Amino acid sequence: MSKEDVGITVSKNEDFSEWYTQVVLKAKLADYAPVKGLIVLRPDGYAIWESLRSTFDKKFAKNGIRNGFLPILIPESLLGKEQKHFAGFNPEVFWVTHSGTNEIGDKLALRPTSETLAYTMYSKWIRSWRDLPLKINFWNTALRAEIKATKPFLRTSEFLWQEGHTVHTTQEEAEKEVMKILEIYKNSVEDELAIPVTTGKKSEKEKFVGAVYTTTMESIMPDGKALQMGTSHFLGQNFSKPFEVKFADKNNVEHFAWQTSWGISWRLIGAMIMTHGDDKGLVLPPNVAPTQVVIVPIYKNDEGKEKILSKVDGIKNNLESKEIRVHVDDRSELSPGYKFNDWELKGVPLRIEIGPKDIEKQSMVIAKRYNREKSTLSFNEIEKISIILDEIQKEMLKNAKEQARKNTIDISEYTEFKSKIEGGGFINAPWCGKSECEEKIKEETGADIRVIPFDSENSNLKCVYCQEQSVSIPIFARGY
RNA sequence: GGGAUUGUAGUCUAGCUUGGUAUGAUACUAGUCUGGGGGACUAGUGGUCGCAGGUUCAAAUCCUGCCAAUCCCA
Repeated sequence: MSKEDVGITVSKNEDFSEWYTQVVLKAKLADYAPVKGLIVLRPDGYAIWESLRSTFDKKFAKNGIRNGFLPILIPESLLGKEQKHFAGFNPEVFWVTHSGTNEIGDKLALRPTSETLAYTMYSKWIRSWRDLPLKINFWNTALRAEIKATKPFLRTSEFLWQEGHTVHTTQEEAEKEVMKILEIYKNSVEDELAIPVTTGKKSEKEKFVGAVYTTTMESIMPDGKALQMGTSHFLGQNFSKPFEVKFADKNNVEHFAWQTSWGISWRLIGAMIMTHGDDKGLVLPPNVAPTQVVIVPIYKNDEGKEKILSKVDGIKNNLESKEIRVHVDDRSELSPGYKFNDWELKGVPLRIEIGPKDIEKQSMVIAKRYNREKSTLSFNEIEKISIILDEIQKEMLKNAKEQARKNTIDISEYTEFKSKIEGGGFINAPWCGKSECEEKIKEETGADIRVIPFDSENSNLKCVYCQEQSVSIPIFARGY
């Protein structure tokens, strides 16, 4: 194996798909499991998920949402209670048909999503308006058999996610909750993962099966394809009726409740890899990086080593006292150059190099991962590290926004639409609101309506497909 | 859903056409020297050739089925 083969061997620009797979595997985020479509998360990958999870948990808690846990098996009779919902998921459900050697009469689904199970429970728990709102979030996995080619984090047959399920007394309150969650999602993804998102509604065709409407956040990836980053659904009474989620109001009149459900998954990790990674490997935003700062000590002999390591130890303790996640790479068998490349592959946001020259000058070399810039920082400026990490976080979002902006264009003419879609990206194009046009466009170009952004109503233009009066300007794109 | 390609040690790989018990590199272990961008030398360790059948005196190699992965197109 040559020197070049140790790291990422293809360029992000030239072979995006292969590049992505290599980054996931070589940065040791995940590996393939022995069953088609399943992956194993390794500690560096899981740590990112844990970081996201803790961010969301804090924000959910502030919004009065608590965590619960649901079982993985759902009887077919339950799953089938809401017909449209069932029809939408049935093709990709894994079924448990046996317990030991005995056949199970009412076969059991490995949950593709838990609305039916959660609401069966909710109907038992809710009696009065005093029981509402009921807001529970569940961190678990969902299973959906993927027939299409799978890709780590982006399309797998089992994925980590959270699904939140809330119940309200009024439509207004439920709809407000839908928006509140979407806002939490957007802020978290932008602040933590440094990925800009566009929020809005899904079209009728693309909405969650069983929902009244679906709100979504969408991002554009560097290869020009769109990725759905999270959804928040207004379920109306579509589930409360078949599942009899009812409450008695203050006048003791019984009503069906109003519900929402919402989720994000480890797809967000995939989005982060694609958005920020480069030809050297992964690039992690400081806020979610399991290791934010790696220190590489450099020394020539044992007595130099003692001196350097004691200095390094002091710096490490200093940074740790400021809640910075630091790792000292004291592996003696590897050269500094090897370590530099290794940590760049793993995406650690900031590297500190400390060697004899630095001790002499009372300073250290710091190298930023996202732009690979090196500079020096004197020992007495150590408190600046937190500021630098914050700046990196902000710069990464800024760069990602710029990248997204470059990948977005306005088009009103169909011929141009068809030619531009080949290059990928978000296309803002006026639309009449009819599903036929949406379907035709999908058929002819492969692009669908990713999101109808909030405030994109517009009746002054002509539908890009049928030339009738427009109702909005949705974002069209080919998606993952 | 359609097409193309692939599976040999942790990783990459030679061998397959023409069957005879697997090549090299890297990684790993030990030691010495080294150390500011993927170090050097020496000596070692590591293999159900993806899985299951079949053909054969003999299968990594030929045949059948299965499993898994990658890429491209819808």
